[in-house]
Amino acid sequence: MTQIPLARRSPIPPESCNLASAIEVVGDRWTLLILRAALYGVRRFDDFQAELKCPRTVLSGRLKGLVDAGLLVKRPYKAPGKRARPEYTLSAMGLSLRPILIGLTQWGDAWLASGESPPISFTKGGTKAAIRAAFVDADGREVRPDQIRTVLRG
Amino acid sequence: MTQIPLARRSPIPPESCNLASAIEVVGDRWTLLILRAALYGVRRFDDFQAELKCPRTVLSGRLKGLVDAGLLVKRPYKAPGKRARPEYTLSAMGLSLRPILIGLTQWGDAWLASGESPPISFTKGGTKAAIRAAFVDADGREVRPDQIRTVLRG
DNA sequence: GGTCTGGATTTAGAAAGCGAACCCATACAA
DNA sequence: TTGTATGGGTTCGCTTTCTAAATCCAGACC
Repeated sequence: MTQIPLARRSPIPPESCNLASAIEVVGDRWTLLILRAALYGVRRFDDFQAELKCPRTVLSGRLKGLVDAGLLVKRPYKAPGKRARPEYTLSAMGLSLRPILIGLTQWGDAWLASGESPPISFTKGGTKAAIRAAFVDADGREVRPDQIRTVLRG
Repeated sequence: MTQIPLARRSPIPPESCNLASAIEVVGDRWTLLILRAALYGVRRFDDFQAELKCPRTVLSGRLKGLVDAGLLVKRPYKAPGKRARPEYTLSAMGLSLRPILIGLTQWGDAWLASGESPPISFTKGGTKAAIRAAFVDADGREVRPDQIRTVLRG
């Protein structure tokens, strides 16, 4: 296992780090659980609430925050014979978190699973070939984790 | 953009979902910021504190939690002429989160950056070729996001 | 023996989380 | 037109967690 060299501080101060900024936006239990549900197709307030079993105050606050941050889009929908209501769907910004959450799912499968095989897996469309989160170069060829180098600007 | 089909509930209840379990473990602002620092090489209590500017109570609680969860290993180190103190290094379980946090970094670069070019980037060892988070099949060849299919067990 | 230093815990006030109850607008039924 | 059901919230108290500052503690060094 590659040991990370000791550092007293990170090379980028958190205030100007896009990872730290991303953590400010999505680094929250309920926020992540909302995004998980949204990626599975949940869109409506009461459906989120039934799924998450969280206080409605928290849910409405988090949904508002995600809309403000640009991850969710709030717009009315109209079921026939019903009145118009808002629904929350993922924007392109929100959808682009999918690889990360799938990666986290597979991390959980690897380290947290309780014995059984994973309840959900991912394949390439049409085939049964399993896929996994990884890094690729410009040509789409895998780069193994120990080959990754970090480069600072300037 | 591929619209996700409407669902009233997620296909896997959160209680038995490894993604939800993973969120319970790492879905916390301070926890994620600690892991970020650890991946940059920070190991010691006071260094984490200087980096994160978080209350020491919170830091010691989170470090304990991460050790209990198996992401960090606590062991003594001894600087010459100093007494032995604990340091916190990433276990294999913690290290394997690196691709996910790199992915989140790049998501932040894409969506949250304030104009400038990213302060940190990632390349394949030895070369200057940029890399990115993606999905690959068993042979290490990229699978595009729209080709990803989810498969439920059973 | 006194002091410094890294790694914490204690304490008390502020913020956030929580569950239950309530509110409100619309559709549809009586 | 009064009533009821329903989805999408807000209001209200209470409890937990967070936060900041102070304190504690053990070993190295003078």
